[in-house]
Amino acid sequence: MKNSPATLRDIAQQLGITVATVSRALKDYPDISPATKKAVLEVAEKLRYRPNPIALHLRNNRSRVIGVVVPEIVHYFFSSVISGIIDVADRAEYSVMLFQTNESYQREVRETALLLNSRVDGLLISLSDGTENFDHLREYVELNVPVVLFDKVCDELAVSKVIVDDYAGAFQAVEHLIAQGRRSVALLRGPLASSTNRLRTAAYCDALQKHGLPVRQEYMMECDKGVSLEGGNRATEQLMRLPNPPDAIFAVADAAAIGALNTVKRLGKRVPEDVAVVGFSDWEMASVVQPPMSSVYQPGYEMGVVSAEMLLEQIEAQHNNQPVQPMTKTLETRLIVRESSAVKQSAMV
Amino acid sequence: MKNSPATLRDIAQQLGITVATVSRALKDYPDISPATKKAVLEVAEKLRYRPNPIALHLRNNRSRVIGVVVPEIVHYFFSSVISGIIDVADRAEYSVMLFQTNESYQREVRETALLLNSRVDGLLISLSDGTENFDHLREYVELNVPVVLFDKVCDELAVSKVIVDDYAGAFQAVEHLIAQGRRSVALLRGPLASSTNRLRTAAYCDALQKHGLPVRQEYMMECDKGVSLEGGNRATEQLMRLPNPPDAIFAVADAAAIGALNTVKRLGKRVPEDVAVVGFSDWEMASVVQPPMSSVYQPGYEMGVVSAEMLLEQIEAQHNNQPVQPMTKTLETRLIVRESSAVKQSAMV
DNA sequence: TTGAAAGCGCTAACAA
DNA sequence: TTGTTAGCGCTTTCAA
Repeated sequence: MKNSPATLRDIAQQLGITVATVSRALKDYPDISPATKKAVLEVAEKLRYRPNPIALHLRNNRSRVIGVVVPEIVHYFFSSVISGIIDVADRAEYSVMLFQTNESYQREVRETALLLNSRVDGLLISLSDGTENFDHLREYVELNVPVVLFDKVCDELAVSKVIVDDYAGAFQAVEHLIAQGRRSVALLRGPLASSTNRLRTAAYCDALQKHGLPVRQEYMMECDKGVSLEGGNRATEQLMRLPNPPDAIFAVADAAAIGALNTVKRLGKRVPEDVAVVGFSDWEMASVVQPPMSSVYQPGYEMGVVSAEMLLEQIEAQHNNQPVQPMTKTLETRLIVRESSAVKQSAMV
Repeated sequence: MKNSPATLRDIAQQLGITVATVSRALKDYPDISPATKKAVLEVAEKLRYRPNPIALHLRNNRSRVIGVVVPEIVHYFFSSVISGIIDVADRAEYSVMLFQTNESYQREVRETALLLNSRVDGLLISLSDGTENFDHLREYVELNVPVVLFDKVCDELAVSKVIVDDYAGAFQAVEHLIAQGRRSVALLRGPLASSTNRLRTAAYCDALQKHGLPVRQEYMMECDKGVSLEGGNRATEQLMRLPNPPDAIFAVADAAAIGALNTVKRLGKRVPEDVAVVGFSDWEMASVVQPPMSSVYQPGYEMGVVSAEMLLEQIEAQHNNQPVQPMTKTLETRLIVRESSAVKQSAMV
């Protein structure tokens, strides 16, 4: 009654030969007699032999595993990214080890350390909103373990990065609102420690200024509970209580945008006649939200694919002792306008 | 210029002692002089020593990694489950290796094999819709690697299972529609190879019969492109073209339900006055869909937590040579009614 | 064509 | 209190 998987030795013993011979037979070495080879293959089959990758890793000093760390999985954008990563890894016979930080810097540190301990061949990470110290990633750099930052990145680290064009996307979104005739556009954003929030906020300000509109502090809201449905609700409630409530809201994330939309309606205003809402989103379901919500499309799956491909290349280079130089790739965003013609006309007035 | 992580030997050499001593010093063994212990700790710190888990795994014959296989990640339900799994694993210092099958039996077989090869300590899997042969999972059973099936399960395997109460949930949903006065309720489902689809379909039929309503084949649609937005759209279009179109639709998944809802509206009918729609969903955004869509709530995160806890227990038991007996846990569903009072009244007439 | 032996990094039984 | 040794499963050099 054997309960552990068969090893080379099991095969060797059955045939009265050495493990070395078995190993060679299994790997199609030239100097091996057809007879023993056949015998080995048969016994291997019978015993359901499978090479123990752990032993292999110990020898080869690589695990064929990549680590992935995201703020949260239950999020259309990140789950799309993960999906892309897994598809690429799968094709290249890599496995993916996944962690979520829940936007906690503590967990981020702990998990990157765990992954490093696990000897992953590379790391794909999107930083948590609160992360301002990067020593946990510097350890990777020092040990020459390739790292690719995606979406939420930082300038302090000389590693590869994949981002979407946050600035251009946000700029477009705000200009779109202004073109509709909106004059007081509010902003719903997250912590400015996050690169995406910084860029989108900057674009918001620049777009307003370009069109001669004032940048008003009371219109720039940091959502307290994260840029979530609830965060959007609360921030919007505050906005609407202002003496001069805005006539448009730009949210850096879809959930907050939907919250804004619901709250505006709940407070008895018409959307989008009284208040228009635009959000960042790669969420196919955005088309389902009523009234139709325009959004800046972020290609999540594509980001996963691009990031993973970049990482695997670097791992390969690294393994061949070729130098790896960090590079940054920026994916394009696209403004998706989903407003009924009636809406547009009323806005054009 | 060292680029590989420090090993026990590196420390031992620096101090002119043996690796065994170093190992013991690092593990707080009783019989070790405070002096050497201190010295070892210092050098370890200086060299940034980290135990190589691969070597540990090789010795201990366990990897502290669990494998997770889901049909798809970009899906509110499954990403919630994964999130729960990861939180539990994290607390118990386990890592999660994640694969998605994209509902392909081929990929499921390949990935479970990969995971088995990787010597995961246990497997959590939700079967793909097309899976009808279970030999790939029998291999786990034969090797005594604990397996927990969740959501999409099968009867053929004597392993633990975690499911939601599909039957009760579906029954409630259909009864809810009937109580509203609906007399011709259609069904949108996926392939019957999947356990969830079978149970929900059975409940649909039983609920109709209980209330003396006919079970009509032309109302039972199998969505072609999966139970997706598009699948729901198409199936609903066919339904609405029937000589006697239904006055209600029950969909086994949220995406299909939303598709149904959109298509009904596109065809010029009122929702829910002319056609009511109810779907299975654990999707918080369901509240956002207009007109409000009632749904059967499926606790995804909870399912992840429960499944992972069950698996970790079995791994522990297994490791202590205690017998593990398969068990099944059923999580409750809950009907969430999100219909305006106006709607209810019109339905009550 | 095959065997013997060393080594990847670590732990544990046994000796000293 | 510390060293010696063997072994986890596998590959590979050297020898036969």
